[in-house]
Amino acid sequence: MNDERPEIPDTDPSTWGTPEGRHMIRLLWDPPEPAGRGPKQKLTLDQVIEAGMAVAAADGVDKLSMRNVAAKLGVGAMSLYTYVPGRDELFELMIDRAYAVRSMPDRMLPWREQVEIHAREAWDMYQTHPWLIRSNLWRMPLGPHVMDAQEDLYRAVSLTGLPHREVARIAGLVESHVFGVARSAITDTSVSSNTGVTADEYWDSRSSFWGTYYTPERFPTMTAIWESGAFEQALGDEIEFGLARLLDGVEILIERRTDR
Amino acid sequence: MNDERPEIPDTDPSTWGTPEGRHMIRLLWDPPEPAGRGPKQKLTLDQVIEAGMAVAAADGVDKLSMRNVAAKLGVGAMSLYTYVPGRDELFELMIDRAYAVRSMPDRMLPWREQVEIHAREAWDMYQTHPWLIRSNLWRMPLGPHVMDAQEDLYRAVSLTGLPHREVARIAGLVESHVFGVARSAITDTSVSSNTGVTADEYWDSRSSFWGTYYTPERFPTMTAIWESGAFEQALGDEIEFGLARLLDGVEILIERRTDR
DNA sequence: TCTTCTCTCCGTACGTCGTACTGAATAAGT
DNA sequence: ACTTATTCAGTACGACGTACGGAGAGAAGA
Repeated sequence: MNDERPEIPDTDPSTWGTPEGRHMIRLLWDPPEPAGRGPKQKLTLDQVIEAGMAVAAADGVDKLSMRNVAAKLGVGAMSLYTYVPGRDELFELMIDRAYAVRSMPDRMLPWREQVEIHAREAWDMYQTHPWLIRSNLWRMPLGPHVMDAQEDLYRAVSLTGLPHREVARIAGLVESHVFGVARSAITDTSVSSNTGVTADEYWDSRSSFWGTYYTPERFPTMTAIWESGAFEQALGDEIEFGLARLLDGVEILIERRTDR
Repeated sequence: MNDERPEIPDTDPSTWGTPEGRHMIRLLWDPPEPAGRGPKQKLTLDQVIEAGMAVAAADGVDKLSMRNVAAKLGVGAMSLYTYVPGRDELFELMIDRAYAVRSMPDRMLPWREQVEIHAREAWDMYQTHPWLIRSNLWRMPLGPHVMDAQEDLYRAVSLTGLPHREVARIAGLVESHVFGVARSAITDTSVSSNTGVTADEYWDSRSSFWGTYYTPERFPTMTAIWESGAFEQALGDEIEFGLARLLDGVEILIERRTDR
């Protein structure tokens, strides 16, 4: 997560940026004003967002099309554009919505526990909304819930007293870890929405590999790990091991600093 | 990275799996047989893969369409299907190709150095081929170069002497870290291929956010980090800090084990 | 040599997608 | 009652992956 802030002219903030950008920011932060003139809206923005999440949950994120979402709502596809600027923007709104249910750790706890709670909270979120992983989102939306979660993670990490640069890196480290574990867990569980192929079917289809090209001589370590059953998922502690190693490393860093 | 192996009947391996799966595995592992009967091919599989990589490098992975790749080669779109089963499969071949240039660390080095070299090698690869990050690939292809790199990382990590389950987790931890840092670095550098918007343009368009909804009171830690300049990229040591913390944590684990 | 069979190349076409444009219906402000 | 802003949605355009089928090339069998 990398947040840059551009140079800004010192005028009225409500004219900064582009109209589209302003529109999107408003959608994320302000409830949509109910409109004065024309006919009443058949739906609310929330309904559209929730329908989008329902489609993504049911059929996978590749099936998240304007037509599908509209169909789920019993509306024409183009009608959605009065609620939302476009597909990508709808997706941003869905993401911020997914972050909304996250609870923040008690600020009185030691930093390490707070970070752990944050990580578990993120892990739960990825379990609940696997489409967060499937999406190749390349930038977090600037929505209130996403930003609050970010801030809270940074806050927890900075309780270490480490310099800002290292706080930022450690926060990123934690997030990458959770994301990575979630990605591999979800990959094994779910279905490729592109093709409708389950994980099992994928491995079945390529099973010729194991007989013809995979040899224990070429891949001795992977073979040993495989045969030990260590590739199988553990139950519930997926992120814990890596998180523990990672935060142990941070604690060492703190000790080294204070020794000086 | 999670590798499952399905149950396999004890017969001729060349009949395992599906025809499509076998085709793909052969494309990855064996040079394509030059075909007996019909007209000579105008291209080679390698040319197709390289054209795909060229398109992805030039215009981004979203522009990687069969039509675009074919155009780059001066061929009809459908002709590609004699070389490659489809778009997804072409992409798998491109990935294995990207891994091909990676060099393996000296096996005589201590495990930690080997893992570090592996991580830097991956980092370099992501820098060279940013489309590896942009793609929301959900499973690594079973190609020789990808598999060799995997095996070598597992091998290096198992020099720690830790149990297999932990070796697997630590390897995943390292990969997630490099992937995460690469993702955020590439996001800041490059262009959203969907929209053709650069990172700068993105921040400009949304700059109204900073004036209207972002307040230092709500986001004190992010503000402090921002003002210290810590969000700016360092030069060259992007992955080093996190990697050091992470491997410090692993070393502690090893010490604890041997103390017993 | 002539036929047959297989393989390459690729034009056409179908169903999907995001969304620009347009126009009809609607309701508030005047 | 008239004006004006807004919603809803049909149609259409240009992208996409790729199924299908046909034309032509060249090796194998007669």
